[in-house]
Amino acid sequence: MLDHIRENIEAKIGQPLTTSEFELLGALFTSVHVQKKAQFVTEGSLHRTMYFVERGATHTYVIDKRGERHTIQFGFDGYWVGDIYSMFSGKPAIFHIEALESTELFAISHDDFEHACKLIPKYEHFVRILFQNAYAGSLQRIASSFSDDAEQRYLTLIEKQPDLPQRVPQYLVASYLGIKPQSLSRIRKNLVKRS
Amino acid sequence: MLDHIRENIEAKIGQPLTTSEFELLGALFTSVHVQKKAQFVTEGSLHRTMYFVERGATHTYVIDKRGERHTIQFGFDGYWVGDIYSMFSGKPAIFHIEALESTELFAISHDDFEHACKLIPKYEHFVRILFQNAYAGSLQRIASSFSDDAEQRYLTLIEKQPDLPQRVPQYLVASYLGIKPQSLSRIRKNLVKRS
DNA sequence: CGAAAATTTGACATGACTCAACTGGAGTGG
DNA sequence: CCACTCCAGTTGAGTCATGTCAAATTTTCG
Repeated sequence: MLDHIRENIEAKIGQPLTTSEFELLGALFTSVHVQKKAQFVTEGSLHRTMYFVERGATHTYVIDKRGERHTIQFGFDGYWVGDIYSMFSGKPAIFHIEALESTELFAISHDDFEHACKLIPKYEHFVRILFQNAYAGSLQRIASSFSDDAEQRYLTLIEKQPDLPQRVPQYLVASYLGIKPQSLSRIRKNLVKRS
Repeated sequence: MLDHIRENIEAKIGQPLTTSEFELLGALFTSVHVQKKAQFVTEGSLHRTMYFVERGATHTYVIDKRGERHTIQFGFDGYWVGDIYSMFSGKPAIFHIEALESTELFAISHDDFEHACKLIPKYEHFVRILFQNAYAGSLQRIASSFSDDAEQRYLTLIEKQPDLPQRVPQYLVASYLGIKPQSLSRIRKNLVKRS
């Protein structure tokens, strides 16, 4: 069951884990099943856990003072998700995370995570690359929110993740783009008209 | 001269570097002086270097198709800056970086950086924490751009970094907030009027 | 001091939002 | 297997936050 995690790590670090490394690591993960629409991380409560998405889809979001949800990120098969702020600061979570479908996760606690980083240099190396890539990606998202209008951001998004519209409802795509569902609907209408 | 880097690393990992670790590491950095307004990273050209800001201020930005600049981040004393996309992907840089003041940097090349990560576990650990924090911060910035209007983002910014207005011109603060200088001027006028 | 740059202000434009109504498909139960 | 309901998506009309253009004013600095 943990094969995907192993592949995920080995692919990122470009070298295999030894059997003993993998066994040590594997023992730190626990399997978690989350039903569709169930929330497994809640803003405001401590949540020092990271998750590997084995199968399914997750939705990390904030709720603003008017009660609107805004998508921070999606998580699909092979993604790592969690409230990394709470995870590493030990303060309350700043995001909500819920399953968009019935989802299988592997969870690792903060302490086990740090333990693994200490004991298995390849794991810390992997985590470094993970965060490095995630950071680079989020900077690009910030850059695009500055430079591009909503239509362009939508086009860029479906170019990078063509399957996204099939996996999540349109109002969540809108929320990820930082616009309202009505606006995305109009943008799409316009694109069709002009094509 | 490298004392600040040492302190910076030791503070993040919560333990001292040994003399030999520090000497090994120190040999990989070269000192770079950049004049005010000089650009030392340019979008479109390969730039596989990371910098530690010893003294001064830097400005990482993108230029959109209309020629407008948008601030991705500032770098002050003790910050690490660079085009991490180019650094780690080996592709052309996506950002411009220039000095806002006369600035002293310490530079480390990509190869030396990876070399240091391999040889000095504490260094990889440090880098992991660096990116982990940077990533968490950028997610919060994305969240705030969704949830808050420009006035609220400005208030949050000056609360978190009260010295920012003293160190950078207002039009750059506006650009960091994702608005025009005129809009920030009006926001400030409004705040004064209401206080 | 004087030129250039930054900031402010005014009048107007616009992209995205709001509110509200309508459409259509998916599921549910009689 | 039809009627009902629910919810995502679409559409229309009016509003609002921020942008645009342009000019005036203040600050910076050689």
